Amino acid sequence: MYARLKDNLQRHVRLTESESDHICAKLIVKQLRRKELFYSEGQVCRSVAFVNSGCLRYFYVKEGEERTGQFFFENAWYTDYESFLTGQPSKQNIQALEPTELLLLSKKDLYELYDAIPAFERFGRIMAENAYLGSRKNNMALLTLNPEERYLNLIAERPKVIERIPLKYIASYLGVKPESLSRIRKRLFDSRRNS
Amino acid sequence: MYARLKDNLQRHVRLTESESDHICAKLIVKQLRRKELFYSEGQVCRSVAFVNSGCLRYFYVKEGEERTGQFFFENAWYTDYESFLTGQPSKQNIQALEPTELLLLSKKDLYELYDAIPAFERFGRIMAENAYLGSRKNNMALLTLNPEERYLNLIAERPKVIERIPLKYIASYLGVKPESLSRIRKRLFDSRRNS
DNA sequence: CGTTTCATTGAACCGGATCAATTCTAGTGG
DNA sequence: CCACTAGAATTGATCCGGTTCAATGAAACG
Repeated sequence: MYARLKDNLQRHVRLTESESDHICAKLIVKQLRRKELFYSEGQVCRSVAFVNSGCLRYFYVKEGEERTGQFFFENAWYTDYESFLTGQPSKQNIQALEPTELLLLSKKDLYELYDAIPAFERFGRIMAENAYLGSRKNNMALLTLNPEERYLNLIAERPKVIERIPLKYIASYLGVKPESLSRIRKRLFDSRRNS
Repeated sequence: MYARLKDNLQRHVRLTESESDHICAKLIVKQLRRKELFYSEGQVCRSVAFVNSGCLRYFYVKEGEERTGQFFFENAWYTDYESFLTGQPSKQNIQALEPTELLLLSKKDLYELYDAIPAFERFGRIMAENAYLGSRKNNMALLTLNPEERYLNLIAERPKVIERIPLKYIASYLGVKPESLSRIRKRLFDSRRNS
């Protein structure tokens, strides 16, 4: 049940068997159906989630349009840091794109574990640093690459996204319309054929 | 000398006087002239920097063009997390935009302090979380707002940037050309006059 | 199967980019 | 301290890639 998560912890910090059991004892399992929302805009995010299987995406809604912020596959951690840390209502919607199993850790339990297990606080730091790295990469891509380059970049860096995620979500993640991404694909495919 | 930094630490975690002295004992002061580079692309970032006074920006160079990633004013912490954490050469250039005084903490000292002072590791976690929040905000702005809205957003959220930073750097931060930002400004100003 | 959602394609449009010419301004040296 | 000058900001004309609106074709799910 918790093998994936324990493995994930051990990859970053050293925990004794009893410590990692202590952590797992606090987890709550949550199953999501395809397209089901984990929570939505306006709610407060009060837990961190480990994706045990399946796939999540979070998105913002602006003028009726969805803009995807990120995708999370099995073994990834997700939380809406902004809402989680500030206690403010979330601006995000978070949705399962496949049948998904989450392991949840409440804010209260998380902070108690930080106090009780210094190596787990270190894990928290490393997770935040990694989240930052990912966000920066995105940012750099949005700032320095054009849509076609961002798509090629995504193929190279995260093939899973290309394989498992419908085009329209990828488009909204790259910051273009589905029509445009479709044309970008066509251009790339046509130029491959000619060369 | 270290009053600003000590104050900055105490705002996030509780440290004894001896602990914060211990931290400050490791700091190295570095002065930068206007426009001077702290370090540039290709070098490895081996320290974290506290901006004691002045202002930094970091930027990427792509096809001869600069894209600004972020600005840092007094009381802010800066590091190139990517290079710092991975040991890989940096993709960023970091430059003082005003005469600037930095307090540097080496990677080795930082990690020793993390081991020695649990509250300081917590500080490290909180810094990484805040860095992530900032980066996410940027990301959301790039993804959901058009250039004019991003500019208005910047005025509302970070007036210091508008006041202290030349337009061309703001433009490259917002992801538009200086000419376009100039026109956006004009549009905004003209419509204020008419109303 | 059949229906709904998703992806593709076409045509017209628009906002930001580009190229180029002034104007303005801040940092420089005399 | 002021005048000078290089860099910064503004403005104009044209261009182009992505958007929009609309229609058709292809899948996926019940």
